[in-house]
Amino acid sequence: MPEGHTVHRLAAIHEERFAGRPVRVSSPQGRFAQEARLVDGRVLERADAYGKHLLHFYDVDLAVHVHLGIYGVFEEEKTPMDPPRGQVRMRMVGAEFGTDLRGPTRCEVVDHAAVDRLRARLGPDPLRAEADPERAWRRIARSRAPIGGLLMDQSVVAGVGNVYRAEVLFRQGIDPMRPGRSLSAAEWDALWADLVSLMAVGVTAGGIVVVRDEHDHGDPAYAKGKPRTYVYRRAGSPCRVCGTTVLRTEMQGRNLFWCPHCQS
DNA sequence: GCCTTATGTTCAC
DNA sequence: TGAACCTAAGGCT
Repeated sequence: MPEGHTVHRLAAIHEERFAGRPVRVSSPQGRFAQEARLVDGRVLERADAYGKHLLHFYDVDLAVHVHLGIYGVFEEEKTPMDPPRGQVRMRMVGAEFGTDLRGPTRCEVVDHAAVDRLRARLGPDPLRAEADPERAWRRIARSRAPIGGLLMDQSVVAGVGNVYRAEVLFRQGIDPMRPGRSLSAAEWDALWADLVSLMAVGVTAGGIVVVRDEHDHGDPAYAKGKPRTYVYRRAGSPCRVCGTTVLRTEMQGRNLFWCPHCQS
């Protein structure tokens, strides 16, 4: 379930469980075996996340860079760990905990210069304290591209994926097709502030939760507190706020969901 | 069991 | 624009 919140959550867990002590790093599957040797047995100094990119910094000029892509998943486990099941790209084992990485789009050892280059091509990340939303606004304010596409562009905003894209635009009542430059500064400020709070909830909750209480219309399923969305993957169903049928289209190869009444 | 889908990115054409 | 990557879950039979 990898949007930015997932990766930031992982970084926090890995930092807490592994930082400050040596870890064993291996590749049961083999595809990461050569690179794993470069950091195996070294001290993991810290773990951090930039957008959807996870970094494990070691006590040398090296870091493990992981991008989960659409399938990737970490499985956290107490030691002693069970034998690897299936295709485990990277196994990292510390004193009390270990973790298995499966199906990432990227898992590589890089130096700090490469980390700097990575950061340089990412827009502000709503989950990072030092993020500067003005940097994203400068891109958006002069772009003819639809805001629905701009939000998914990691060089504009880092960490937003298909769910947060759809949900934040719904919550802000913004038509995904509107050109970036048609947004007002006030609309952008509100959108950014909403991303910051929504994604922070995602990190603590361990999942995407965006439905606001004032839109609870007494649906028992909602009362149970199940994680749910307003429009994502709800095409053909009535909008939770106005009842209009939620629509779906494709934008840049990804499914886009929106309510034509609330977002016009 | 088989088929579809997926919260993502990169590369080839 | 489309394929490839590569894994898991859910719906269907």
